[in-house]
Amino acid sequence: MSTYKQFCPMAMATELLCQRWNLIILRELHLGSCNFNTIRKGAPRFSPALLSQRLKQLENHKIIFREKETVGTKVNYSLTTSGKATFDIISKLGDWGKLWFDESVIIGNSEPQLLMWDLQRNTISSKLPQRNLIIEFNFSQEKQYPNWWIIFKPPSSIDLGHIDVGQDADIIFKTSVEALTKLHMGFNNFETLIQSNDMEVLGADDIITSIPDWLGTTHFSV
Amino acid sequence: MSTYKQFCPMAMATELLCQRWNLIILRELHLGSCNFNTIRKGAPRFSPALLSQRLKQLENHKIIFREKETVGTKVNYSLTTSGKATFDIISKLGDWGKLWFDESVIIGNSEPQLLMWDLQRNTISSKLPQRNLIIEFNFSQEKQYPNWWIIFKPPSSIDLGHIDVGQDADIIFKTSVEALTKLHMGFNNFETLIQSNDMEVLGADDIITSIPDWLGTTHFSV
DNA sequence: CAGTATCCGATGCGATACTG
DNA sequence: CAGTATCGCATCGGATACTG
Repeated sequence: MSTYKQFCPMAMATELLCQRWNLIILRELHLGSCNFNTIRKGAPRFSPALLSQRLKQLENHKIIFREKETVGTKVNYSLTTSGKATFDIISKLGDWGKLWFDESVIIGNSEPQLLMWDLQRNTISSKLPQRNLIIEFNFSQEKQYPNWWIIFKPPSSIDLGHIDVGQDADIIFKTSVEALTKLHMGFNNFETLIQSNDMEVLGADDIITSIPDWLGTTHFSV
Repeated sequence: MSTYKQFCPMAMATELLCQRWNLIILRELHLGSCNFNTIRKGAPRFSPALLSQRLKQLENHKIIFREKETVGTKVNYSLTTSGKATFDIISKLGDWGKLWFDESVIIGNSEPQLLMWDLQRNTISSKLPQRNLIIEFNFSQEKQYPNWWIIFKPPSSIDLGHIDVGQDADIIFKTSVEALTKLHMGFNNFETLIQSNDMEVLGADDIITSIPDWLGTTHFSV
């Protein structure tokens, strides 16, 4: 951890918080992740060795709190008061990024895995029709994993997968990663994408009409 | 420049803005520096090669603007609109640092060179007695440069040096780097430091009594 | 689930000297 | 003042495999 050797509190905060990956960890905790592999879901390129090291560092600085659950081997990470206070910083960074990067550059960074993970965790289960649902996404242009499924079981179980479970979907989105990302990020709305043929949706009426309600967008502009 | 490969605007902003030294450059520009070697004064450990590279990067991203003055070889750096918008981020980082780092840790990072540079640029010339002034600082515990001078020439010329100009000072601060830093950062006030014998001041009355007016503290909590 | 263990390559970075 | 030019070390970091 190289240091600026400056007494400026901003410089000191930067050394710690802005070290590579640290803000990503904090973002994940702010978004509700609380254990090791969940954090990795939101940061797939984050190697476990390095994540482990960074978590220790943040714990040592009392920015996060590590807690073993009394039963089993599970570990729970949470934000301390100073950790929660990083929200303002992260939020301002997100605002700046959303304002000053070209939409095309942001969209260009999208990929199915992260998009689907983010869609899944932003799905508003209370707004879905309250029955078992299979929500399918077809990205015909994708080679590795063109098909994804979000599995909903009331009241709030939501799972994500890219392996066919062999059941018919209740709703199918036929679209591109780019178009779905635009919807998710709030750059385009649902109607626009349908009308421009960037998205096609098939399925039961009640779930289709409620799409804008349950398909969560990132309010949190990180 | 390694990337997170995430479409999250916060992650993208972080890659660029939070890369080592970039926020320091932006801080300096926010504080009024506008050329190469002035920036280095506020970041003495920043190698010129690396500074040059970073300036180019920030210029390429249109966060700063580089301009050759029409006469001579001087170059002027300024913040663009998006650059100015980084103020919120830097400010939040500074707030966080000032709130969550122990005062002792912040003070422990202080050193004469940066402290004096920051004092000099925060000196409020309009509040000084309007005559030529030599303001001397003695840090008896410092080995390399125990004595510093701020030279004021009305109305607004303020220079800093650590080489004796051979003239008597109008005011002399006998103190430690730590104590002066505490005053500068607003952790302690002038009266307290005098009473605890952490600071002694000799000189003309008018300049002494107006110390709290002209000895600038860092309002800007970076 | 929650991490460790390795391993090696890239390059970031600091220090210093030098130029126009 | 405004940068270039070197240069080699250190370490950061990514990928992958493996364990309790």
